[in-house]
Amino acid sequence: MPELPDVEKFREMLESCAKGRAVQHVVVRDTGVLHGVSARRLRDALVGRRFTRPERHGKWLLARTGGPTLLLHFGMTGSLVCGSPDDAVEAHDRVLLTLSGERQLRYRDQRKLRGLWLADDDTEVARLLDDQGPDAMAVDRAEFAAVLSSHRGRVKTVLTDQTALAGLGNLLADEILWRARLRPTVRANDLTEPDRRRLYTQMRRTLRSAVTAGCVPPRDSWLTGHRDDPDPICPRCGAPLHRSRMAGRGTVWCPRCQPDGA
DNA sequence: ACTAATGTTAGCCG
DNA sequence: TCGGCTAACATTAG
Repeated sequence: MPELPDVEKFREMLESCAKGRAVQHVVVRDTGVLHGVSARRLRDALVGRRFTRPERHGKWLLARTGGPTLLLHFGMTGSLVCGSPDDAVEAHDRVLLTLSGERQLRYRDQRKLRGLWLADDDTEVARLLDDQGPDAMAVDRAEFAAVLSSHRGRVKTVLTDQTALAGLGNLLADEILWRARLRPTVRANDLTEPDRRRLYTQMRRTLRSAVTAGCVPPRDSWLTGHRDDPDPICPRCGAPLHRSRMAGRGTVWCPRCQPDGA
C-alpha cells in the first residue's frame, strides 16, 4: 500500500491523533520491526514524551517529540492505526504506543519488510535520511529536470529510485508515465524539455489527487484501476495494455498512448 | 505447488 | 562510477 500519498495520510493521522499527547506505554509485540534500537531503549526514549508536528520525506514518516524522533517506514504492507487501547489487537500489530487521552497508535505490518528507527537528535535523523533524493511533492521543476538529466537509466527506474526522487512507488510511476504519455523504458536523459515539463505537470496532478484520496486510487479513469484486470484495456484509448517487468517490478503501459520515444 | 504483491538493499556483472 | 539484474527479507492471496 504505502507510497507517498499513503504515508502523507499516516502523517495527517498521526498529527490529529497524537500531536500534543504524551506517550504512556510502549509495547513491542515483535522486535523484528525494530532497527538499531531495542524495545527497552525505545520505551525509555519515548515514555513521557509528547509528540509534536510530524513530518514526511518521501516514504518516511518522522514522528517528532521535541527530543528523539521515531522514524517509520511502511514497506509494502505497513500501516499506522490510531484507535483506543481497548480495540482488539490484531495479528500484525507489531508496536503499540498508548497515549494520553485514551488513544493508542499502532504500527501494523504483515510482511515486516521495513519498520521503526529511533533517532536521538536531528543529526541522526539527517544521517538516516542521507541517501534520500528530494521529496516528490516538494521538488521544483528545475530540480526535477536536473534529476532526469543526470540519470542515464530508464525513466521508470529513475522515478522509483528513492535516492534520485523520494516518494514515488511502482503504481505511481506507471500512472504518471501513462498520463505523461511516456514509455517507461525511455532513457531519462533522452527526455526533451517538453517531455520533462509534461512529466512534472502530470506528477504534480497525480500526486495532488492521490494525496487527497490518501492512496493511489484504483479509479476506472486511472491506469491503476486496470492494472490487475485479467486482460487490461487502456481507459484512454481502449488498446490492450502491455505488461512487463522492470527492475523486478510489474510494469503496465499503453503501447498506443505511450509511444516509443525514438 | 507456484506466483506475484504498492519496498529496499546487498552482491554480482558488464 | 553507473546501470541492470537477482536474491533475500516475511507473509498472504489467488
